Amino acid sequence: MNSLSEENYLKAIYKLREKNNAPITTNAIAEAMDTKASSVTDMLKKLSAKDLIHYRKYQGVRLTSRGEKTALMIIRKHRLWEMFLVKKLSFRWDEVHMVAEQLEHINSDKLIEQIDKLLDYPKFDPHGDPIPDSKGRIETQKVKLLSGLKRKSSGIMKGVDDHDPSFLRYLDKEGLALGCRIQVTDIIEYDRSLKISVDNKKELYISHEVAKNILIG
Amino acid sequence: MNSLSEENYLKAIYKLREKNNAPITTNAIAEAMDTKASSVTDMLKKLSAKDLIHYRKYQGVRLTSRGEKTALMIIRKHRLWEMFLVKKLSFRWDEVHMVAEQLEHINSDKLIEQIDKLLDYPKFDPHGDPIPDSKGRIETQKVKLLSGLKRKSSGIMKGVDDHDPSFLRYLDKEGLALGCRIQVTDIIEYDRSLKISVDNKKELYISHEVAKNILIG
DNA sequence: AATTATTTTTAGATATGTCTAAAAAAAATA
DNA sequence: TATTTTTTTTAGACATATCTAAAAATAATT
Ligand SMILES: [Mn+2]
Ligand SMILES: [Mn+2]
Ligand SMILES: [Mn+2]
Ligand SMILES: [Mn+2]
Repeated sequence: MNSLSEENYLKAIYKLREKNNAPITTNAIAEAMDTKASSVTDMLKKLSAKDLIHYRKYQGVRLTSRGEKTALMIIRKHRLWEMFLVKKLSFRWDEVHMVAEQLEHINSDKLIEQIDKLLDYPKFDPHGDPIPDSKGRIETQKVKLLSGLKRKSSGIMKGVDDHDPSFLRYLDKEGLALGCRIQVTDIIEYDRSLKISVDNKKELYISHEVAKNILIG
Repeated sequence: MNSLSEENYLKAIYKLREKNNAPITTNAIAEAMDTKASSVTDMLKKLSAKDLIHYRKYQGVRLTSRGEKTALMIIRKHRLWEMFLVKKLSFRWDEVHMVAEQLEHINSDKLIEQIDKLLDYPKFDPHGDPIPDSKGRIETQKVKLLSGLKRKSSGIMKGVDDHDPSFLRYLDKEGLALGCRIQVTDIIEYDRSLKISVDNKKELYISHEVAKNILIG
């Protein structure tokens, strides 16, 4: 078995890879994990010895297939727990991440399979992120950033890129939730802020920064 | 916050006290935790410094009210999770303990209150043990050991003292479950084994050892 | 290509939780 | 009460995971 710390490193490496598709550097991991580069180096040696990553000094790192499988199982648990908290325990989408960070390390195959079943095998979590199935397979949805849409174009809100609770609560306040139909009514050139209509009902102004973190599909 | 190890010690101390109602010795804790006396001494100093136990060298130990409250909250979480696993995720009563040992350390007030609510505030866990409420209050049921019952006397099976999976599966196989009406039909003097009737339907022979671990109320 | 700056690794320290072996205290026995 | 046995604590070691500071390797600039 892998320690909590090892699991968190694997997850961080997986997510860095997902974002950049470039070799993953010690410093990038250190920043993602909020720790020091020297600590990362120590852990990389450990993960390498366990054949969870490919690691050559100074050359960056990537997951082995064993490492990737392990990372995917942790992410599966994280996202299923988030879904469980929202669907079964009335958590809001801005409250679930912190608790899921703990629950993702619980080790029981039967537990996670039963949670999956109870939720009727959801494909996406409360933030629109895909949930790997029990084999580690992911169903990706093709999405664009709202900030990249042209005037008059529209789509369905499918996810968010920033998971910060304050961002999510802001979206709640403005009535922006997954599944909403969003149309770009106007683009203000000066600061690239947007005027949008939500579900063809209300109109709303949002900043470019906000639009950059909303996924439309 | 307390570490996982600290939480497990507090729980062990609480349970030793529950059994014996005597001062709790270093060796007793070591045996309960499957560790060495020297490790226990180290931890007792730590818990004492945190004002979770009263500890004087060589004099044994007891929980402070803070320590007891903490222990009760861990036990509350353990038993609620066991109940959740049985009632919502189709676990058998012999499978839940190991998983609950992990889940009891998840730290989220909202999570445990919502689990409690989802289960409609159960008073007893799948093994008949009382579940402390959110204030730490316990509703005890007065029970006797089945091994202590006289011939012809009867009662309802309310709990088990041994939580070993193999014991629980044995009870399943014999059709002995919480809520069954059990009547002592005969007592074999030679080995104190019992002939019992279950729900006035089937007759069954059980050893004294088994009877000692069944609670009747 | 040589120098400088940045990144990464190593060396050595600290904190937690564990262990074995030895010392100290308490309990049991003679 | 003195001696022996048992229990408990201390001393010192080890593994994990972290840190700071220094050294080494790589990358960027002149
Ligand atoms: Mn999350
Ligand atoms: Mn999520
Ligand atoms: Mn249990
Ligand atoms: Mn139980």
